[in-house]
Amino acid sequence: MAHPQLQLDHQLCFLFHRISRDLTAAYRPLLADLGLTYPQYLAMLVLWERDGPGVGELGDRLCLDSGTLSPLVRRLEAAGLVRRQRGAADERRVTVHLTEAGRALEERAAGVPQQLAATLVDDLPSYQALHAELTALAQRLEASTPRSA
Amino acid sequence: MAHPQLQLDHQLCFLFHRISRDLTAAYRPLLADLGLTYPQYLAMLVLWERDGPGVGELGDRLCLDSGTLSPLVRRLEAAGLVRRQRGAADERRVTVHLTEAGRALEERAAGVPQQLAATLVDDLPSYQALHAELTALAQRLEASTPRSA
DNA sequence: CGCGATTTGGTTGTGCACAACTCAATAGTG
DNA sequence: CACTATTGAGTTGTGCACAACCAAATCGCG
Repeated sequence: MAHPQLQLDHQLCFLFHRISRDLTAAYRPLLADLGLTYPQYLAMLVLWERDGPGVGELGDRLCLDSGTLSPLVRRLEAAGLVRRQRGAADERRVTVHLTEAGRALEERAAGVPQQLAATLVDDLPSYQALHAELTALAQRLEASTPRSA
Repeated sequence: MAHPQLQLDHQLCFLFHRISRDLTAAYRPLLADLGLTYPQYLAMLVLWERDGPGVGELGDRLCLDSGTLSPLVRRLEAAGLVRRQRGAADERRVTVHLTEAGRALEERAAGVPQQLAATLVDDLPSYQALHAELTALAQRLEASTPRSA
């Protein structure tokens, strides 16, 4: 092996890439029942926390730029879960509001995290430890690769 | 909060999603110098380890199905890094071989992992611990969500 | 007030991921 | 040997991610 450091198995980054895809795949059947994709589910989580953010705030929360978010919100609107509203004072701003159907979906989504938790880790302490480790890593990454958006 | 378990900050999965994207973003400028995207880089890593696999073996290694891999390999071929070869014995099989340019690229890619390692973790032990943890998690996930491919 | 700079959301184009499907080649079975 | 099932790669369609760019609205300075 000319360059052992290039071995795929040793690449931490590939692990993240793969786990991220596996997790999305694990969510897929659960979210399909709700008519959502995984990124759409993340957006709904933000709205269930606090309704009516601007597209920009939503993007900050999800770390997504308008190029990704605009069509995603459009699809949520087409699904009847969300309503777009032009700002009155500042007409550049667009706020995103839950419809009744969007609000109602929260009840049906409530069980989703638990259904996945079992797959992830065996016990709560290791879950929390892994979570803390990843949060620290995400912050370090965030600092080194500033997201424009 | 009606359903505290739905809070975005508590979602381990969102962390993976985000870190995976941040990592890809961290690679992007380095790989742009080589004319590669991150998934293309992963494919090249496999080829540098062992040249001439079938499309299926490449997919097993990267956990990608033919729907993703076929166009990716086509782009690598268009970039002159790779050559496709129909199997002689079994004409269904297509093997992927490095060209001279593809082999030469390994030298230029040799420095990439180190350039990123500093961003990821501060010291080798924590790198290895995180790697072991993620490998275990990936295996648990792999077992629970069998990849068709 | 007038006008250039910034902000906000959107569009376009490229590439990845995946489901569903097609089609040819091969393997297996009666 | 004929015929069906399976395998292997590829195609199509949808959606996400991101870079580059755009237009309109607002801001701010002279």
